[in-house]
Parts: sequence; C-alpha cells; structure tokens
Amino acid sequence: MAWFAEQSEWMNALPRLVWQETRPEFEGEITLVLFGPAKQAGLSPTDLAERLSDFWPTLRLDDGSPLVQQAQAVGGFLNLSLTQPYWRWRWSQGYALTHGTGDQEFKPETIVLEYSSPNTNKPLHLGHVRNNLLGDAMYRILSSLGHRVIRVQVINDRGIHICKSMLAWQKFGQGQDPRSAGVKGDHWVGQFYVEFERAFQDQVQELVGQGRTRDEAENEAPILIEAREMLQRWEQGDPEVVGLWKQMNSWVYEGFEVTYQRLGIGFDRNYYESETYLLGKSLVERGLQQGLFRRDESGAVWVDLQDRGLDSKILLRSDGTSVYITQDLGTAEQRQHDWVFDRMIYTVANEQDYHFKVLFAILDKLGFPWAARCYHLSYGMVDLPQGRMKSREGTVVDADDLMDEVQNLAAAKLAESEKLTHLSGDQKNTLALEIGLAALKFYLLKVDPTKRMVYNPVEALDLQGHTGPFVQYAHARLSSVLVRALSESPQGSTHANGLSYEKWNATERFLLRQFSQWKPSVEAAAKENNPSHVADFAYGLATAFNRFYHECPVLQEPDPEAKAFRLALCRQACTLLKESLGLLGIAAPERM
RNA sequence: GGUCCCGUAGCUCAAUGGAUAGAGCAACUGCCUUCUAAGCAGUAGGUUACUGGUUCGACCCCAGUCGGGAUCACCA
Repeated sequence: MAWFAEQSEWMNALPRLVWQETRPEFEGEITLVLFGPAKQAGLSPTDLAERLSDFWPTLRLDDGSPLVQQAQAVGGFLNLSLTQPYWRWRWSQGYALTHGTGDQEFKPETIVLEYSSPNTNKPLHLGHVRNNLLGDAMYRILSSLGHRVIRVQVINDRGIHICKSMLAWQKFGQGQDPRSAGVKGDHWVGQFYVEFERAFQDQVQELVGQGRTRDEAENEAPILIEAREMLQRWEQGDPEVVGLWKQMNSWVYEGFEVTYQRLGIGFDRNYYESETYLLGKSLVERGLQQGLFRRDESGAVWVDLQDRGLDSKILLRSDGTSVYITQDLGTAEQRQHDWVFDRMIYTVANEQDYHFKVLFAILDKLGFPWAARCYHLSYGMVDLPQGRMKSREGTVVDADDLMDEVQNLAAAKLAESEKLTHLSGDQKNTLALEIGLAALKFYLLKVDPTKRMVYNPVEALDLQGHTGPFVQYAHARLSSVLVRALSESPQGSTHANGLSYEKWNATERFLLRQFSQWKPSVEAAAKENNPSHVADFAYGLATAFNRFYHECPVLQEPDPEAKAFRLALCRQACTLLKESLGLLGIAAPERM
C-alpha cells in the first residue's frame, strides 16, 4: 500500500500508518486506523477522515481508472472500498510467490535447516512427528519463496545408549535380525534397549537387596559396567564392537527411512555424531589455546559464560571424552564449511532452550561471525489428554502406529462412501493415507509451534471442521467442477478469464479477496517460522470457496460471462488450495 | 531456589496495541430430485487466571500475585 503514502506529502508527515483487513461486518476491503495519525495531526479521527475525503478520488490506477470507490469513516476507522478495476488489475497480476511486485528487497539465502535428529536406540514417536512436520513445512515454505534450503539432521549414533542395545542384543537376541524376526529395524533395536533396562533394573534390585544404596547399585550393576566397557572398546576402534555397532545402526536407519518416506519427509545430508565429535574436540582445544576456556585440576575443560548471563559449562570431561555440546560445536563448523550458509535453523524442542543459548554463545566466543545467524526454532512438547507421554507408563505414541491409525480411519470412511466404488484397492489405500496424513499434519501444524499442545486422538482423527481433510475436500470439489468444465468444452470458455464480467456479488468478491492473502501468509510463516499461517490461509480459502460453491452455480450458470468468471475463480482457488496444502506437505487428491 | 515459557467458550486452538475477542469439536435447529452433505445456514456458550500500571485504545506492553510446565549433569 505504499502508493497511498507516496501520493501525498502531508500524509507522509503522519508516521506509523496502520492498515488492516476490513472486518467482514463492515463495508470495504481495507481499513486505515486513524487514531494515531489523528493525534499526530491534532485532529479528531472524524475531522481527519473529513480532510482525507478529497484525497481518495485522486488515486488512480495506471490506466487512469479510480482506485478507491468509497471511503467511509466508522469511529476511528476509515474503511475503503476498492474499485472493481483495482481487483481486476490485482487478479491479473497473479499470485505467484517468487515473482510480481514488492520483491526488490528480497535476497535469496542459503539456509541450513536441521530437524528430526533422533537417537538411534528407539523408534520415532509423536514428538518427533511434530518436529518432522515443522521442519518439512519450513523447508517447503522457505524454498517456495526462493531460498536455497539444505535439510540436515544430526544422528546421535555414538554413546552409551547404543551400546546398551548392542549388549542386550548379544545377550538376548539369539542371533536373530529384523528380517528373520519380522520386526521393523528401529523397533527391533528399541526392543533390546528396553531389554537392557529391564535386566539393569533387576540387577539393581538384587544389589539393593544385598544392602547397597540405590546409587551404589546403579553404578555397580554388572550389565552397566559391561556396557561402559563396550563404549571404551568402541572408542578404541575394536573391530568386533565397531562391526556390531554398524550392524545395529544400519537396522535402525532402515527403519527410520520407512517412517520418513511414509511421512513424506527427507534430508539432503546426515551428520553423524561419530564423525563430528572429534572435530568438536579440536575446536575446544583451539579455544583452550586462545585462552577462551580453562582446564581445571581434574583435567576437565570449562567455558565461563557468566558475562553473558549464563553459567559455566563443561566442554570436555576429565578423562578427555566429549559431552553432548562438544559435537554440536563441531557439527556447526562443519556445516558452515560445507554450505557457507547465511542462516542455520535448529528445529529442536523447547526443553533445550538453554542448551542452544549456550551453544550459540560458545560459537560466538570462538569468533565465528555466523554464530549470530544461528537460530533455535523451539517448539513445545506434545501432551496427551491425560498428561505428558511417559515411556515408563507405556503412553508413548509411536509414529508408525500413529500413521496406521490415521490411514485405517480414513480407509473406513472411504469404505462406507458410495462415491468412489470404482477405485482399486491400491488406489483406495493411497487415498486413505493421503487423507489420514492430511488430518494428522494439519492438526499438528495449525497450532503455533512455540506453544505446548495437546494431542487428542479423537480430535486428530476428525475429518470434518477445522481439519486437513476439510481443505482437501474443497479442493476435490473444485477439481471435479474443473474436470467437468473441460469435458464440456475442451478449448472453449475454460480458458477465458471472465474479466469483462462486472456483476460480481459479495460472495464472489470475498473469494477473490482471499487470493490476495496468499503471499502475505507465506511470508509471515517464513518470517516467524510458523507454518500455522499457511494452514490458516488454506482453511480460510476453503471456507470462502465452500460458501461460493453453495451459493453460486458454475456449470449451470446461464450467463456465459458469469460462467467464465466463476470458472476462472475456481481455477485460481484450486491452484492456491493445492499450493497451500503442498507447503504443509499435504496431498491434494482430485477425488475423495 | 535461579532462569525461561505458558494460563482465552465445557474441550482443542485463533486474534501485526485497534472496531462487538473469533473458529472447530461437543449440544441444539434447518438444508441433499440441483456442479461431491468430509458441505452450507443458524442458536447457545467469555469478568481473556487475579490485582494494579502505561496508553486515545490492552488478550497483547510493564509490575506484582496465584496456577501449570521446562531447565539449571563429567546424561544425551
């Protein structure tokens, strides 16, 4: 709306003009909030509106037609109705994200985007699913605006946790593998992690029975000592242990890959902790030489961040081994080396807010100029209606089970429908997954990521109302109209834009107005790292279309101009629904 | 205890410091002989946790109180 300000010197003198969408209950499309400017000008809002009344008619489009049809002051608000020529012009400009007006200041960036990053001792669960969907949606949103986005994850493949699974497999696995046992690889390895914990707890109980304290028992349990020995042998490169480690991890990766594919997400590069932790150690050594860190009497290395309002943090243990944050330092530098990124985004749950403050502070202390361009995309935990997920109580929602559930529900709905009886079994399965995933993805993405949320299975599986399938359904109805139109008239009116039609009704105009929200919604989502703005757009457009569909016949419309106009509205609505769903990683089936 | 986050309809969530705080679910009314009823139209549901402050204007900003969560490991 820059052209308003450019038109008038004295309007330029009024700072901080606030524009907003006119609320539906008032006439007009765009509203100028007059309170602030009125105060600056020493006028009452009504007086200011009066002074402005001569101004609006002077605004013209390039072809000389008027821009503002009517300006109506209501209290401190000035509601402007824009002319049909404006909307027609706006529509003719198209709604593409990467072209068109206002792009002068846009600079494409190289963005490293980390998400998922699971441990390799357990299958993925609901929390990972929120993480994955957020990361995937941000990838799609940032890419759609023209950025180069590199999707990465860090694989925590090293450490005591994986040794526990390895040891339990040696003891209880009876030489079986996922294939022979008929279990998905990540679940298979997860089972042995649980087996380990069980055996460990049994041994602790026994030791406590023999008179040890719980702390002593937890330190002395033979199976834990064995696991620690295994970790040492791994660090020394013992071929047998390393071979087993590779085997276990490959089973996990196979399992993860199946889950990722079904969920529809992927990565451009994996960073393995086992490959970057040494790099982290050398960074710490360098900082030590530069006097940025200090070594205490026991030999442990610390960084003091009290000058930045943070505490001291250990970087290397007294035995010289690295801790969690050490590998993050190394991985970060490796990524800057690999991609020379402008920005790096870490999609990690908000329980690690402090960890990332510390990480970025250390990177800054080490003198990396890009440290300030690292960002923690922090998201809230997913709770169940009865509270937090707890593995001990068996309430963890498994990602694969979750997808089965949503697919089965959608399949049941399809089976009772009489619309799609001609589809094959495979086609129905694919469609059921697309619809089920739409429900799941939309449910998780429509919420502000920073907020803790509740996953209620009953609501998440809903296919009606404020849901993904609702939006898909609008798209399917549109597709159906467009297919029929095409078969009616293969080259004819389907390509006319209907722009000469002038008798728009309120419903048509409202639908057209929605289109203009597309780019602002995507830009807001990118700026705030919040895909819910895109979900909002999709839902709002679907709602506007449903009303239009109900009130305005398209194919039966006798007036050819009106029909062509409505068909053009349908084509645009269909495209934008599909694209907005696409940015959320949701399929847009043509029938359902 | 220190630090950080959160508290909006019965439930789940919206609302760049702006108009009468909006949706969906659940409840209740209507609408399929008409392009897909996974839809549309409507009714009902609120002291935005509480108390002050700033402002022409506060769910939003500030202070305090209460309630919930996270974090403060030589765990990852």
